[in-house]
Formats: sequence, C-alpha cells, structure tokens
Amino acid sequence: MEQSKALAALQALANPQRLALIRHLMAGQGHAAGSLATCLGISSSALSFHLATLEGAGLIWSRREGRQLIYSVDRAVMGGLIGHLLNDCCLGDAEVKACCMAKREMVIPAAG
Amino acid sequence: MEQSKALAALQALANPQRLALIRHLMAGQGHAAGSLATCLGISSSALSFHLATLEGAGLIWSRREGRQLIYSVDRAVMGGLIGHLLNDCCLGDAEVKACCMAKREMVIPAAG
DNA sequence: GTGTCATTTCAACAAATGTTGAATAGTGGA
DNA sequence: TCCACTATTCAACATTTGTTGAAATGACAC
Repeated sequence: MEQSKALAALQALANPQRLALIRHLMAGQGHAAGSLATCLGISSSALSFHLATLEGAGLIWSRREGRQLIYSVDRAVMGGLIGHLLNDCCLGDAEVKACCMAKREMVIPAAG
Repeated sequence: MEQSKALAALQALANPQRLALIRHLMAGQGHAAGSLATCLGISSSALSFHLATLEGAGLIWSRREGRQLIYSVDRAVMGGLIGHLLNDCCLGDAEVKACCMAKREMVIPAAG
C-alpha cells in the first residue's frame, strides 16, 4: 500500500466513532446507514460525515438497495493498511510481529 | 490492548511527520532528538511536539545520554496496536489477515 | 559560576476536524 | 402527482491539532 493511502486510512481510523463503525461493519456483509446511526447513537449527518471519511480513505464502499445505502468494509484495504504498518513502518520487525500475533488467551497447562 | 490506548496510538500515527519518525526509529536502537529533527527537516519545537505525542500514546520512550535524549520505539506497543486492529477491530477476519500477510514481491517460478 | 549545547515549554496564531440543525436529493408507494 | 422514508449536503460554530519563534530547562566543560 502507498504511503499516502496508508496515512489517509490511519487518519480515518483515528476516531472513536469511525473505529466503532468499522467494528460494526466487519460483523456481517453490509449494514444500512440508518442502522449504523442507531447502533452508535449519533445523528444522521454526523454518521454521513464519518462514512464519507472512511469511504474517502478507501476503507469502506456502498451500494444502494432501494431507499437504503448498504455499507461494507473493504477487507483488502484494511489488510493492506495493517500490512503496511507491519512491513513498511515497522520494517518487518520480528519483535513487533511476535507481539501482534501473540494470543490473548492464557493457556493453562494440564496438571500432572 | 485497550480500546482507548489503541485509539490514542492511531491518532498519534495518523500524521506524516510522526509516521516518518516511527520509521526512522524502527531502524536502529535509538536516535537523539536532534538527529531526528535533521532527518525530517522540521524545527526542534515541532519535533518535540510530535515526540511528546508519540510518547503520550506509549509508542516511544526516551532515555537521557549526557545532553541528548535518545528516543526508541516500544515494539511491544506497536505490535499490540497492530494486533488490536487485526483481532479486535477486524474481529480476526481471515480475508484481512490474508491481505496483510501477503508478500509484496512477485515470485517468478523457474522455467522448465 | 559562566557559557554552550540539546531539548522542551510556552503563547500566539493558522488550519483542520467534528457537531448541529435545516435544507436538499433520490427512491418507492398510494 | 404527492407523500413518506432514507440519506447526504450545507453553513455555522466549537474544538482540536500543528507551526512558529522566543524563552526556559538541564547537562556538561571550562
């Protein structure tokens, strides 16, 4: 991923509402704008602003279904951004990779 | 990584100067503030502002060596952020993972 | 102590970002 | 055509972010 695209994607993600939007959109295959506004509890115009920001950064896209606009995450772009952070910004650093792959669950070894 | 810490880290990274700083700092085991200002071509006070932002987000830390302050990346935090994006924001999505792990170099198979 | 180097802090300002509510546009049903 | 529904756009405003240059701090050498 290009440097300037990665920067735009980071700026788009660096906001609590937009991060919440991405998380909502990652679950499922698309959500109507209206349902997202309800989920996040923000005004429709604020939602529109945030969706436009994410769409401008290439992180999401939309299709019309009747009266509704259905938004979805572009998973390739999300992956590209994370890959850019890992490989270009962190130069593929082994310690960074190890920390990012680390399991969150503690595995308790069986006794005996 | 906590949601609020990840957000602070994203906000810190969402700036061209600071992204460049991280890239410089990932190479090597620490850089003096002065050398970073020279590399990026920004004023010392602007540099201080960006370093403080990155430090506040936990992405870097500093130690004093004589008159100089030596800054280093906290690789565990960088890894934690990337892990958060991958696992919490993208819910561990397989397609995102695949795109972020994808090799950038095209491997040309040997003929014959 | 005095001077110098490396860096941060501060106040002022400019620019970008985000919110609000009203107005507008596109879609479909009666 | 008229109305209701869904969503975006716009202007105004408040807030946050980033830059600048001057002043202050902290560490060292003399």
